Amino acid sequence: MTDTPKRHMKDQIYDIFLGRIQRGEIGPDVRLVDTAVAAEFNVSRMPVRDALMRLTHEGYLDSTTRGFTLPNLDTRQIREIFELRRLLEPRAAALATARLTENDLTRLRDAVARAEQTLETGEIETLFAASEDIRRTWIMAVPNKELRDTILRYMAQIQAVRMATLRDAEAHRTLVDLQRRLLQALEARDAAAVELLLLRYVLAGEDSFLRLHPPSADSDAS
Amino acid sequence: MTDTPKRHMKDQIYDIFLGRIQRGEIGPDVRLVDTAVAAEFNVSRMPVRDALMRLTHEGYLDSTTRGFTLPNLDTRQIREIFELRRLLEPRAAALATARLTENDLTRLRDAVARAEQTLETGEIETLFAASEDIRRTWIMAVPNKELRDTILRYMAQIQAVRMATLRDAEAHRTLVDLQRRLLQALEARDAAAVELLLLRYVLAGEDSFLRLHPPSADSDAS
DNA sequence: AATGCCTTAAAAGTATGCAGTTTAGGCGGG
DNA sequence: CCCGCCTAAACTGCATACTTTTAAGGCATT
Repeated sequence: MTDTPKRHMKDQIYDIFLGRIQRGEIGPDVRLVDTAVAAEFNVSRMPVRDALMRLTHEGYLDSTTRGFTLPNLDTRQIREIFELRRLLEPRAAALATARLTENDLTRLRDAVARAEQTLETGEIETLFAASEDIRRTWIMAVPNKELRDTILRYMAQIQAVRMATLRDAEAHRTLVDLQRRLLQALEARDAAAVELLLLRYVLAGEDSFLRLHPPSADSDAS
Repeated sequence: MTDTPKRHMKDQIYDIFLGRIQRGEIGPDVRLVDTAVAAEFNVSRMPVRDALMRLTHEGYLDSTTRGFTLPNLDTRQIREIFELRRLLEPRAAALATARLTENDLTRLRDAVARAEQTLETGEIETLFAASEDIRRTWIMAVPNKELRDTILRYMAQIQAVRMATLRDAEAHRTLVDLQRRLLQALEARDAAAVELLLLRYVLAGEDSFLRLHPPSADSDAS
């Protein structure tokens, strides 16, 4: 456990915690403290600090004076990020359409199947995982690295939105349906349809989020 | 000079160098070394390292084994960023249209006037400064903070593009013309026109860049 | 019993030193 | 004269120690 066989510790630690955050393994009330993490990895505070501060600057963590925690996204931020998603993701998915390997498609079929099953079982955790899987698969196929990185940057926000919306039965059905149709469009390599469906997907998420968190009156001030 | 009256040194140093970079004061062959910078500010290497590494992770600097330098953007990256700009900036400018203060408009009029004069004087430096001024003014008026920050993140890259394109006489004329029309649309608070003009502006920059740096054959591989 | 000050301890920021790594440039051999 | 090796310097990564900041809780005062 002490030695992961790669390059610099700070990068390893960065990767490890980025993964934990993106997989939702970090609990909203966990307080990451550099000394504690340093002990876990048998290194000094410095590489841990580097990693956690990097994650902080990238928006994955908040740096309080009492440790690092998940950022408490206020609804204003979440709504602003929806705007970004509307602008970027349809085009990104369209660009990815031609790049998906057969392997990717298999993974997508599997994930969509799992998502569909949750319509009956109601297992939200499984739905989370499947949605995450679908998302990661097409994003990783986006050929434009700058675009891909920009989208990945607000991955954490997506988690928060999922938490807030997927428990809603109606949203659940809508999103799974869109996932199925997205898969079909991707299989058909129909980039135009993919672009439209991604837009619908983002809009559906936004709608359902706004239904649950109606914008307060003052909230569109800068 | 030793004490700038704010909070943590690392943040001060970050701000200072971000400013220097964004104002183009860093020269492409300058090598920033933490020990040297630390000496300049009479602090230890650590806050300097924090600041420079942060700038590196944000894409403003490259961390070589021989100090930090400006990133050598390859044309692939620049072309990828044009895609982002096409997606984000038209909408962002449209959102900013309603938010511009009279003060902002005055600044824009002034900057556009300066840019127009360069058509006769040919002073490229002045054109750079004016373009930068125009750009910063509308971007700062974008109400969506997430969108604004995303755009600001590739500000450094814009510098590189300007360097590569604005010396071209034809691009020069085209862009100044678009700046003038953009100003008119902003004064008229015509968000739709602004959106379209921004798209044209980005496309014009992209065209002129691609004319000077034609994409190599293998270049759209991931 | 409520309120505000003060102490204290936790955690981040900073300093310094050492070790590992990469590169430039000299030096010797071809 | 050129090429490759080898060494010294330059620079970063990591460790340890010290300092500063601030949240939290106790204590005193009203």
